[in-house]
Amino acid sequence: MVDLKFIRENTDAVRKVLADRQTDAALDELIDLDTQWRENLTHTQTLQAHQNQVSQQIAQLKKEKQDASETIAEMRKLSQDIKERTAEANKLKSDIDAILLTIPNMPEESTPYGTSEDDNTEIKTWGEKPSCDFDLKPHWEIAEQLDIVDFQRGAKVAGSNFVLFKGLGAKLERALIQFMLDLHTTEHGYTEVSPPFVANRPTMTGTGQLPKFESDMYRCDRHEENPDSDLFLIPTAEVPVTNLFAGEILSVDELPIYYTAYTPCFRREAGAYGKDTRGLQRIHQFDKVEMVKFTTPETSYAEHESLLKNAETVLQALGLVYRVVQHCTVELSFAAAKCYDIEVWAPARERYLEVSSCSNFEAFQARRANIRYRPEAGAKPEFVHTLNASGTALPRVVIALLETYQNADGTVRLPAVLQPYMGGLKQIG
RNA sequence: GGUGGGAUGGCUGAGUGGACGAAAGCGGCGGUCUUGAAAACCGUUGUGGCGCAAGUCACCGUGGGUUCGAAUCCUACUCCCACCGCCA
Repeated sequence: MVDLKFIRENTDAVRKVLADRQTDAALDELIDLDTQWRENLTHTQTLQAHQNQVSQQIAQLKKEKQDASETIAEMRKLSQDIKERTAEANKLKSDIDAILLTIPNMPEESTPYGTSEDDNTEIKTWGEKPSCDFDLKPHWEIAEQLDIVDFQRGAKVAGSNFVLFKGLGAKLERALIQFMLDLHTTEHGYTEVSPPFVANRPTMTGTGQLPKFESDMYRCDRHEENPDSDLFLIPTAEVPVTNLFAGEILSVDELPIYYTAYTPCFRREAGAYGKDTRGLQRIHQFDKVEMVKFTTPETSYAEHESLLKNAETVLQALGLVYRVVQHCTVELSFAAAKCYDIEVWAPARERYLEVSSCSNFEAFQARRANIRYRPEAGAKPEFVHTLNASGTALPRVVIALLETYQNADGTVRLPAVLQPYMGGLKQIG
């Protein structure tokens, strides 16, 4: 979340950000509540100071075996008054916090202004789009012909847009996961973690999925016998991994921390039906290898660049064509200050598909999850900066692989880096 | 699922109604000594809010409650540990 003090002192700037992001939050109400809260607080605390003083006097009187009943009777009324005012202050503060949680992050200054994805800035392209002397088939046809994905039966057991990987398709998923994790742990200095695939409400709030995007999440473990249970299937490993240090104060020499994790990701994709959903493009459960960094504020933007490179390396090793775009204001996700997308080229349908979102959240998530570090011994703790990037999401990489490396006879070549993970296999089919 | 024991500052751990934001030890930082280091000794060392400031308030797992006053008493919950049962 954004620092309340910052909002108080830069209200107009925040208002502009809300407009640029085409989002709404109860900013005026927030400012109003904040004023009320501070007035109430100051007054209440003056009363409390008095109460504390008199309590000392009562203790003194009792020690001297004197009668304090008169003073105590007076204090009874004050005590009640304080209780009511404190309750009011707490209510105001929790209303303030509720609004604060709905205010998106402030974009970093290089973020271009824009009103649609067309306003994203193309930063670079890599590789050459393949030319071909036969008609390219879309990935779902290739996959069904090779019998490596079963769309029908996936939908049968879980619903539409759930898929079944089968045979070499399932093995390809496993190979990609292994390849990506090995790359990040051995070449890029990440520590592999395997977190829970479900997360509780504070965890989901820490990274920014809640409270605004609850309808996009799968909720589990909630039924009549267990009404208070509050677990969600994770939409990305970012959620459990970033929250690993929630509430902790890290030492500066632990930073930066690099973690990588494979997890499945679960997304309702509410409202996305009918839009780019064919085949593997938008499915409710998909595999992803994620990278998460915890850094000092001074280094986070340099770390953001190297994080992007780490993700790019995956696609380069696989020989896939891609481009990098920087999100414009309206495309920037709720929690991000700056974000690059990596989009892989799917040649059959001639379009780019997002396979990685590479974001610097600055202190936005750290403030929500209370993740701090001590810049030096004895110094005050400060919020860390958190960053993450997919490294990468699998199904769309599979799309690109199938469409890029397809042969005229329907078989699909495997890039050299994957062959060891596929038992030496050079092609599928 | 059952029974019992816990949760206190960076860590260990004392504290069962007022002198406690909290003993002691470890660790950290500064110093004395030393060519330097270690040891020893001395000092220092939690977090957050409001306030221009002086200052003040809150925080001993979390939420309620009792009381003039709660780390301490009551209550509900969460998590951790141990043992039993069940189970991949």
